[in-house]
Amino acid sequence: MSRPRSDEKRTAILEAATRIIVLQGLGAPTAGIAKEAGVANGSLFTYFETKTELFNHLYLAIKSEMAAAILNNYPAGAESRDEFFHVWRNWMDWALANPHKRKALAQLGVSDEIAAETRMAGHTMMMPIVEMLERARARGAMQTAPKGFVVALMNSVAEATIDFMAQDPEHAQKHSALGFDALWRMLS
Amino acid sequence: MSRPRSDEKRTAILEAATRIIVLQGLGAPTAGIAKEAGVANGSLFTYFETKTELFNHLYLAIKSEMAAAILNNYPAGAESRDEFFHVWRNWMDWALANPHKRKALAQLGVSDEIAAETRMAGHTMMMPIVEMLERARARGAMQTAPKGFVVALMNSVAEATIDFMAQDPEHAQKHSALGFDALWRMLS
Amino acid sequence: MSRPRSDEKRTAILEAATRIIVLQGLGAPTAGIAKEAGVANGSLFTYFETKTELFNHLYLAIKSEMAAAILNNYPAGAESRDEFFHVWRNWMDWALANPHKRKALAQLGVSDEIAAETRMAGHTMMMPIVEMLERARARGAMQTAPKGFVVALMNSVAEATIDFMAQDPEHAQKHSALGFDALWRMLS
Amino acid sequence: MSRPRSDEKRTAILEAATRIIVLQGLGAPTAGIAKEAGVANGSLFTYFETKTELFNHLYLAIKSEMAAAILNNYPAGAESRDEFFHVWRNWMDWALANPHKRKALAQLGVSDEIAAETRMAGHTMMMPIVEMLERARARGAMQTAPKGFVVALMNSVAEATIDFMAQDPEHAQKHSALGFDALWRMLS
DNA sequence: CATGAATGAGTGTTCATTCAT
DNA sequence: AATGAATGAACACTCATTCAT
Repeated sequence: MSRPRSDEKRTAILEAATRIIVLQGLGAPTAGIAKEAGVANGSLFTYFETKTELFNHLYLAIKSEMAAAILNNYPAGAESRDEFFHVWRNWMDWALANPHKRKALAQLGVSDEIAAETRMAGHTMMMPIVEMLERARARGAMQTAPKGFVVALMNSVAEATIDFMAQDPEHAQKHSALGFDALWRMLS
Repeated sequence: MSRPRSDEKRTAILEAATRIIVLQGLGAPTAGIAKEAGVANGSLFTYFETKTELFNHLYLAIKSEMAAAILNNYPAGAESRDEFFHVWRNWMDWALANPHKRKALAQLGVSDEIAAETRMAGHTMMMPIVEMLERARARGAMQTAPKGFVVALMNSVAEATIDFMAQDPEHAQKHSALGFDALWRMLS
Repeated sequence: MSRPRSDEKRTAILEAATRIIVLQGLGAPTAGIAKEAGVANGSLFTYFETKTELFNHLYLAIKSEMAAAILNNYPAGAESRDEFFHVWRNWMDWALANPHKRKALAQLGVSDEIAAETRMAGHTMMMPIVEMLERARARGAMQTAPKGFVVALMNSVAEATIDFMAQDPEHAQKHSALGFDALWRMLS
Repeated sequence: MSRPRSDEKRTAILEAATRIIVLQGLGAPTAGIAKEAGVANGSLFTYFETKTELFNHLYLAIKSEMAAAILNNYPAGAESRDEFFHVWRNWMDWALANPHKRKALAQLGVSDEIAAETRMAGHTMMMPIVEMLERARARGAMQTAPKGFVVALMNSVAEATIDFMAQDPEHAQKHSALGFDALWRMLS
């Protein structure tokens, strides 16, 4: 009956927000995001009721895309280390291929605009990875450590590795392997 | 640049800024910081020309306090692992004793208000620690890795450990040991 | 101007506007009026070109309904006072039975959105009442006063009376009589 | 120590608001009011926290000025009718001399921005007048009517009279007398 | 130097109206 | 004709910074 709400436009807004956040931070005017997305100022608010809601949706969208990429072609049943390395490689690949999304996600993750529930939902998407990590550390030195602590360590090693790969892309593979080995040593 | 009279007021502003940033983020109004510091709104700008300058000074102030704390009573000449653990313990102690400063520092570190030079100066203060790290990894698995990478890993493991200690203070010592061991395993 | 199809919808919009104006004032969004009327946002504008036009139509619609109610069963030829009291009673009855319409009319009457012509048309509908008033004051103390002045006094006494009846409905009849007597004394 | 808040500016804003409200209604932008007052956009908000607060203050300011004017040189102890007429004349004089204030007050009085407490405070200022009215009607036909009703009638007759005086200023005195006589007849 | 009022650019959001479907 | 998405001007209010006192 009427012009249907366009998924294209919604996506355009999310992508524009990603780009703008990288360039200008979370304080960037919504007007700028709308312009970058090629829609009118007010249209942004037919797709997302507030700026905060837009940010929460963007956070989840990127996080779930990332989780899906990480879990792509997951080799269930392989040896623990190989299984883990497959995931690690997917992780690094996605991060390198999507530097904007990664940067935006980092900014969003640090912001207090992101609701607790949104973060929770994001964690849920990473669950399979966390379970894999659980199996990997089951017999090593960290078997008694709290789960959350191991997850935090994995995340921070991954982030550090990615940072370094991104700023020295020529030796990306080498850094990836170094990071993974370091993590594996930590868990062993 | 002539120094304004009262060092007390300068300090009060920096401390107020720390508290306010923790509560309200970097977007907090300067008026609020001034009020918390017990000075007038406009006085803030006789001590720091702009909000950005205030933030850069605060970043450096906290960072150097932290570095000094970490290096306190540095046992030059001790065994590598003990030497390192002393530093690690100082690091964790300072972080637990100064949660506000740590949180503010985290926010500042992520912000794009902090100039490259400020970050560099911050790194400089950490130099002795980095050198110690260099000695520690000299014969281990990471001996060929670029220096910056190892530093990044150390930082991120430390941060993850602190996060976990802070949210579960009862087992702080245990987490500290776990974190240190994990890091040491990484370097070995 | 071709009449849009459905008189029902037109009426629904006018009635919705009445209710919404009472609740939210003239600043109420057209979207809200449309929703209350059960039509789409944009449909409102096929029935009334602008919000202002809607308001002008609503003003006239209520005013003419009121005038018709007041003149209902007009007892032509009766004694002056009885004739007048019949009108007065109709007036009060309508106002009490239609508090929303009265409130909306009050708001509209005060607004500068209502065009001079609309007001004039409204006055025209009250003409028979005014003529009756003219006969009633023909021999009293107000016989030399300008017509408009007497009309204004009648209106304001009526409004005051209605206000009071509405906020104290138990003694409505008493207030009605008091108001009428007061008005009659004024005219005598 | 610092530039003191200026009563002149506060007054300028209130007067500007009066003028702008008459011309453009209550929907007028605060920016316009500030400009008319010769102050910056934001300065308006150092004197009045919100637009609504400005309107409430303006309402009270005008109302109390009006009450003071009405009670000016109040001839305590005079004959009831003379006493009342003195008040009535003051009322009419003030209204004619301050048409803008009267119009603005009318708009404000009708608006739902004006808080109940503000209205109450306004009524308080009119108290002495109401008491005088009470004495005036003590032995007349309206002696049994509720106080509020009589007050409402007085107000509405006064308003109607003023309206008519304003739109036909040449015969202002005549209308004033007619209105007063009508009111007096009502009370007798 | 201290104070806090003054400034005015900047921002998220609303909403009457238009228009594609 | 009906729908509701699209548009963009408008607006109250904030806030870093300046400046009169």
